[in-house]
Amino acid sequence: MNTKPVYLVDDDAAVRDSLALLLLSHGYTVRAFESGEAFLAALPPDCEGVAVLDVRMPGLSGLDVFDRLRQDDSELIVLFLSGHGDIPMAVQAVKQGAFDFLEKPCSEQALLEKIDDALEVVVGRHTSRGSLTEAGKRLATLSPREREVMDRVLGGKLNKQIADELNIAIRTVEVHRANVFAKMGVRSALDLAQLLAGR
Amino acid sequence: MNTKPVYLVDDDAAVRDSLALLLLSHGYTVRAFESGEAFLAALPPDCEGVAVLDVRMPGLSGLDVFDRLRQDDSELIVLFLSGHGDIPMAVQAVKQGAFDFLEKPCSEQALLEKIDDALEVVVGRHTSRGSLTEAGKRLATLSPREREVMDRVLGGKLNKQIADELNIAIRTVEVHRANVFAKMGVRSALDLAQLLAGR
DNA sequence: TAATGCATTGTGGACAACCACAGGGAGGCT
DNA sequence: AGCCTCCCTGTGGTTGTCCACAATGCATTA
Repeated sequence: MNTKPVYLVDDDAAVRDSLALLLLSHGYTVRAFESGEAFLAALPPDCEGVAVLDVRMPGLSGLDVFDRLRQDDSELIVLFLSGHGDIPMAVQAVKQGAFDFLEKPCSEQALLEKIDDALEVVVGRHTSRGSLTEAGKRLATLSPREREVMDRVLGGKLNKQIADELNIAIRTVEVHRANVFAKMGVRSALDLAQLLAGR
Repeated sequence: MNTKPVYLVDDDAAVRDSLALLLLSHGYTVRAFESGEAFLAALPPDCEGVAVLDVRMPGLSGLDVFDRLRQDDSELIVLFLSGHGDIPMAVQAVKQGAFDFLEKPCSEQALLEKIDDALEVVVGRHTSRGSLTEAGKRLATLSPREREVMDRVLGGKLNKQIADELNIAIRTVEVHRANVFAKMGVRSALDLAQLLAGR
């Protein structure tokens, strides 16, 4: 079940090690980093999981790391851990989408609970997205050209207009269009729009 | 501009009066209450505005009041003001949708800014909803028959199929369809679907 | 009663979409 | 070289959509 990793980012080796040990001993997959830079550099682009970020670190702070993740539209759930946090900081982090903001020191119990909650969100997001990721997968099977055509179809453009824009024959547009519909499992542009609208 | 009221809820008359004075002197519409109960009782059902809630009060706490408001799907923006708040409390409040969580004492400057931000959200929500209610209004101008046809058009049905279902001529369907598009201000079924999808 | 709005239907033509069949060129993989 | 995928193009015919012009029956309202 808990295949999703927990990313631990803290400059203090003692904290890192003890948390890693705690989490490993409870069956979590853990990856630890000693700086925000190292974490961001090592991060696969579309990974999912929970990031536990220390706020105060040399170089990038936990909040900075969070900003980067948000800029990249990361799917990670972010949980802050701070020894020097204050209410405005916590409020801002949560308003920007952080999952929680814990104070150090915190009980192992509390931390594990929060991480469990966070992981549930990750998997929950997945299951509830079943049909959506399905659409996403199908989107991925489209060739570049098909994507270009589909975008314009969704824009309400006529085949003729698309043909002009892309400098290809109308017939070719028709073919791409038909391929898109077939791959996406829809019958019309209308269906396609509604499929992608519930995104 | 600032037609939306600010609801002030604090058991401490001194705090209430000074905040009310501050806000009134800056042109806000203010209504003050000495308890959560009084506030909830006096509240019109679908009112909009900003509620500034003290957390620690006899009877219902600010958090309790917030819960009630959420249960009633209130449109109010809630801003907490607390002298004894801690991070977990603030985090929870924000995660549940509170607009902000300020510590007492706080500078007049800071409070005014937050209230301004909150009021902007209120009006912003309104304006951004303009086009939506706009679509709603237009929907209301459709004749019953036009509605029936539109529903089927959105279902991806062909005019011929719609004609069969409704036992009318294709031509009639075409007319209704054209009327729907004209009234809704769209050019195609695709536009219509996207207009209603953002509902 | 006259006016208005709604639903209905028809003709005919221009334009667009859909489909089956058919084929060529470029680039990658085995 | 053989195979595959992607991209490109064409013919011809059916079906669907859009539009202008034209008209009738019915119900509500002024």
